[in-house]
Amino acid sequence: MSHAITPRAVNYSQWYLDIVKEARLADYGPTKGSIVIRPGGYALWERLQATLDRMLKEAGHVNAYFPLLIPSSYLQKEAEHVEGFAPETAVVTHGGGAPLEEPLVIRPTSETVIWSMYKKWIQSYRDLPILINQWVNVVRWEKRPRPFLRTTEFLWQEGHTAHSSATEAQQEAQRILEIYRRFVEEVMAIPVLVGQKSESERFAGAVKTYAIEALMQDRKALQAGTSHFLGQNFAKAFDVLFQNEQGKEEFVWATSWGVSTRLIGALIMVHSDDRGLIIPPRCAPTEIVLIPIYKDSTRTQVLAHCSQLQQRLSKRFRIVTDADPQNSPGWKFAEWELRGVPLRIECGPKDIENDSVMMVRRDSGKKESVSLADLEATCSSTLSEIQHGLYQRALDFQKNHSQHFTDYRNFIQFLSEEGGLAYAGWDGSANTELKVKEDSGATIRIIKALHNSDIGHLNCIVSNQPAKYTAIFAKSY
RNA sequence: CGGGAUGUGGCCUAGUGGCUAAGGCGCCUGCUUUGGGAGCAGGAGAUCGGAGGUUCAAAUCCUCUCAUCCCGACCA
Repeated sequence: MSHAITPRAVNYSQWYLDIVKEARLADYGPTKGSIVIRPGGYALWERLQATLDRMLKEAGHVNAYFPLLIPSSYLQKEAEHVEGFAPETAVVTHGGGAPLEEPLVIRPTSETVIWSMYKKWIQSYRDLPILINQWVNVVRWEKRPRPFLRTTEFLWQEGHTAHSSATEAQQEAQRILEIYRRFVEEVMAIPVLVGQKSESERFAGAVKTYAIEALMQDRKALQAGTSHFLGQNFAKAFDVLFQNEQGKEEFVWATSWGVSTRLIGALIMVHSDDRGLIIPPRCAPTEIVLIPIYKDSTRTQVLAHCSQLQQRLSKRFRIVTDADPQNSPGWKFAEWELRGVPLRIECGPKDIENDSVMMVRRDSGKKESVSLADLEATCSSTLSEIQHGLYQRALDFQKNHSQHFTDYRNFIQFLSEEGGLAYAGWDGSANTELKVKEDSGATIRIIKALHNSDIGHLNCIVSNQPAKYTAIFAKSY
């Protein structure tokens, strides 16, 4: 993993879109801001979905479904929530050919419908906790959409939990954050920053917002997942009370959290190179592509041999054989590299003669002959090397583009010219945050509690007052 | 909603006042090929985003309009 990442045009802000198009994961949809996810892209999403769903279930969550259409009055009930979401909602005004008495909002997120139901479901502390998740689409009418990163309609999972104490809800929000971190780092091979959001970046209606944040190859940051401690805000808005063990009535404590198809965008932008996508083995719908190589005279023999190989390997790996006679081997090599399949096996007459196959890694392009006797073991260890190698490569990139700053001028220059993650002390005020944004275009992605050795020593990069946090600034999507 | 740019077969592009709008990719037919995006031959496909104007003559100049993209504000 020694070679540097040199995408065709890291400075060209659209480079990843070209890769998406070329790799045939998505098309632009008929409505502005919408995309059509092609089968290849959807298979990737299904794989991510299946893995994360399993992790959430292991942590005790269950799946349910709530309505797409929300009475607009519901959205109004939580003051900050409506302020945050009203400008970006799509509203249904007619039904069955007649104007509706009350317009319906297409869910931008489901706190309001879900808490209207929780009111009916919760009476006693014995009803708690409720740990519910749903996999659905939502609509947010953003001013500036970008494929995968900010589409008008997107797919996500949203978790909504109800608890009998603040502590428990707090812990839940952090437990989910840890699940997201593990999922994104271990399955998607994307290293992330973990921490809290500043007030200005907080979810509308939350008390605290936690997030995982990743660095893309163009040195912009991307919020990859959020987990919110909602306090009693929604319980108060929807009047959801429970009787505690002492028989006293109390508002319910809440969390909500989600990750979306934006993760596909993150994966593309973190791992792709000039040849196209690179999908980490653990989330690749196809881990291995088998390409038979033959002439007319050897066709039958090679295809029969490959069909045996396919059968043998499919017992342990997600593998497809591309025996399409329309395309030449060279074409197939390029095509499957574009699609990011991590491992390619080529098999022709020479290999059959030697009881071996050629194995080519997508990450390094390294090609080697592997004997049939060791095939499974080699595939398995190589896939695992690729998985870890991709993570390590992305982590190195992140480290190489992270810097600590105490001098404001250098700090602004780094953010506006070089790009990357800038660590600095922050006094916690919205004004200083705004000042940085005006001077550099960067925002606070994550704040962290001060390290013991920094307390009393670290000053705010802007105001030079004693810092309250270490903040990580970056330009972001 | 501000600032900038671009609209030419399905995709990418050439043509910046003058003959029948050119090329590449892709597509169709046939032959030949298959270890890094094959070759040859033939073929289909464009009222040059739209409307109006200037001119003997407009893809090209002017006016209006529409659409898309980029940079901001908004944001999972």
